[in-house]
Amino acid sequence: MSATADDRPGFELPLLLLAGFRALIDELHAELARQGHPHARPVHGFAMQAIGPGGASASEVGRRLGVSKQAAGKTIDRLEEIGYAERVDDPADGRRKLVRLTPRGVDALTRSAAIFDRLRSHWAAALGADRLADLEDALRAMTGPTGLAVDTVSWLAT
Amino acid sequence: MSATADDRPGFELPLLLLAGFRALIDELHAELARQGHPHARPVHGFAMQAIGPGGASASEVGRRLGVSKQAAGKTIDRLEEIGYAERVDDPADGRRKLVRLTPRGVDALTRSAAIFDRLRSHWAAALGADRLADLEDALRAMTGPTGLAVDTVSWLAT
DNA sequence: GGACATCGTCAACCCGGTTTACTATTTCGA
DNA sequence: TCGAAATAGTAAACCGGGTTGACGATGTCC
Repeated sequence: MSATADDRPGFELPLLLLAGFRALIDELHAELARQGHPHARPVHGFAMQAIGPGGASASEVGRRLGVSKQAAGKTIDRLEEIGYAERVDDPADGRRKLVRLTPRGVDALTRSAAIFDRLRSHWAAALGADRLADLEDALRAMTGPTGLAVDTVSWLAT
Repeated sequence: MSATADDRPGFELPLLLLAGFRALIDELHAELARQGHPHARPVHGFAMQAIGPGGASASEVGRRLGVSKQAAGKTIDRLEEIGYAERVDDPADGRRKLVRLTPRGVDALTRSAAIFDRLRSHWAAALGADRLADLEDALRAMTGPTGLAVDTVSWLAT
């Protein structure tokens, strides 16, 4: 009964985690498209989360996402194009431009939250609420407090 | 006791799944770098898996990864540069070039498998073997047979 | 007032993906 | 048998998101 003695190959675990993530994100965006947000992309959701309800500067967004301010600026450009964010001059600091979510951006975010809640309830119905809660607890235990960080998106590309 | 009544917000689940995936992949590549493979990247591992021990054509690799043959060709270029794969003319078909893993590529792959096994055993030690097995079973149930597919890598970029 | 830090932006580049287009080769059927 | 159709590989142009380096404009602090 060595700790490594297990009939399951280790390479499946990451694939299953990724597949679970992908399944949820795919369903989110399919439903988001149905609800009038066909242009939303995963990276946009993370960026809007980083902007937050109170707005933020491009540099702050970059820091929160763990990318350069230039990269954040490009993503914000994109968000502006599809109408989810806007830039306004910061009256208190001539260097800063405050990035704010538009009502449409807020709508996408609140819909996303509702859809995620519904998807989780589907999982709870299929697996059992306690089993799903235990799955989350286990992942939280293995990933630590960084498990809920938002700066994990861009990392795959590296 | 409605199915949607749960105190946990749904948005945490995908973040935890992604964080778990990222944690495993990060540890894999840190260990791989320590073992003499500092240039390996996640996408390369998936591509080498798609090439397989027997080799494959670029088009086959593309189909297995769910990307265009051109994209597969670029990734194979990269694998060739870092010495993990090579192209040889297929004597039986003048159009095809067989992509084969080099010994170094095979070494990276076998080391990866061993590292993944070890990482899984760490998880099993921390969580309990039965709890980890149940986590995998749950994910398998929610993702279906596609849960172990390799074609999930490039999708985030979209 | 001047040195230094920060903000936003531009430019050039990398990487991995796409589509379109093309040649070379093989396969298959009339 | 021979010509049409399918397939393999490659190139070119583009996109999106990432990087670094540089820059002017503005704030901050001594």
